[in-house]
Amino acid sequence: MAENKTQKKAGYHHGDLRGQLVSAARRLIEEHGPDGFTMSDACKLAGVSTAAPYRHFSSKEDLLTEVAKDGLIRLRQDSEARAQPLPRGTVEAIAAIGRGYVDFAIREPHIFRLMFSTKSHAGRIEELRSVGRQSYGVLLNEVALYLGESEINDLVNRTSFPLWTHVHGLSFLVIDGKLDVNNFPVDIDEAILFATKSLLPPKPRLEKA
Amino acid sequence: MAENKTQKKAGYHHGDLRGQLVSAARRLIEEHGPDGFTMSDACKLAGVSTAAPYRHFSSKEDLLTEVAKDGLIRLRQDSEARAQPLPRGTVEAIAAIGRGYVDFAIREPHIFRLMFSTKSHAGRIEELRSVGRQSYGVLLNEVALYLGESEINDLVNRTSFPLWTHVHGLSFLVIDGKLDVNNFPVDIDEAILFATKSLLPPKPRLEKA
DNA sequence: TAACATAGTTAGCGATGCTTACATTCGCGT
DNA sequence: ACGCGAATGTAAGCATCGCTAACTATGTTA
Repeated sequence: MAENKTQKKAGYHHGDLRGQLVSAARRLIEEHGPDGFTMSDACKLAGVSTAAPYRHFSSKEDLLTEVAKDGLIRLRQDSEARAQPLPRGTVEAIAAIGRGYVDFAIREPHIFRLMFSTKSHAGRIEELRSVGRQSYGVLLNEVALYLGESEINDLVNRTSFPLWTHVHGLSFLVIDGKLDVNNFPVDIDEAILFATKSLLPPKPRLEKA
Repeated sequence: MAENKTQKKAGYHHGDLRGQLVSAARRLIEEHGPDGFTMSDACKLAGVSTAAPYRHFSSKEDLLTEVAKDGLIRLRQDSEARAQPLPRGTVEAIAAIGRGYVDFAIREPHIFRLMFSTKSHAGRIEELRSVGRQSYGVLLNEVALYLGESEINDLVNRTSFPLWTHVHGLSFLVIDGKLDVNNFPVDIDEAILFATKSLLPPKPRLEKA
């Protein structure tokens, strides 16, 4: 059982209860789904009483939003890590970002749904949107490189969007069990690569050196 | 306010309580989300006591599954109706099916999510899957026509899948508000048509007359 | 070291909402 | 006409949880 970061586990004062609650919630949500998740479970896992969280979060929703935000940030880090080792601005790098997206969904399906859900986030949707845009930005940058564009312009946006749409849909189909091995022996890598190639325009000669 | 089909509204015996509960649930879920939906609300809407549903459904989940099933059937009818007036086996017909898919999601986002969710359906997932396959079949048939294939073979499957994936993802992005007009002035028709064209292979000369 | 802010505890309120045991009423076949 | 079974009503059980009020313990600062 891997102990968590910033574990002080001292006595009364916890050290980083806020952070621990987020990661406790993360684990529990993955295990029982966002509905099966209860505050007291999170408290039990963090080793505090049921009232303690309310020093750090105004409500259960507030905590859930934090978990979602955390997920979006990790998704971005994932995506970056995937693209980095590959030759930049290539189909492969773009496909790798997509693969990272789907893998995240597979690894943490409940969190993934939570991240893109609008409900359970009260008045903080705009905040989430902003973090989400940063994750999307990883793809935008890579596509810009592919297209040889020096900034995120309209062409980059229009090119990236169907790619996002595709992996987003693929993610949901996978985690919702629509791709059972019998009827859909889908090779995810192949699916992503095919769609990426099909949806990208031919790589232009570099004119703006 | 359109009265529902099979409305008898007689006295004690209801006529078609089962059907009415499904459509009541449908309306309520669309209004308050699947979580905000309660049995007693459905009962109130159908004009019966809270115990009455249990003569027709074994549980709340059971009713929800029925609503989902109903949705999948209606989705299929929708898709068929969209493709029918258009020249068969064309890009346009295929795109129209996709558009129907997204429109359904927009029209009934909560039901749409419920239809593809795995939870809330207890032991009836296989049943739902089967109904879902029928909806997907509409696309498969159209793609088969496009490809000039006389049956649903592997090529048809492989060609159809990314199309489904794309509109599925698009649907979720739309209903989850990721395409706000400011940052994503996405023309849905255009998006679908572009993806459909990109993901379909060139139309083959018809050899099997 | 006194005083104050911060973090956590204990106890419990209050509301919700599914489900069931049992009574009741109606439609239909005989 | 009548009786049986299906359909609905009544009433309540009961478990779950989110959240709060009031209290206690620790850390920090002057």
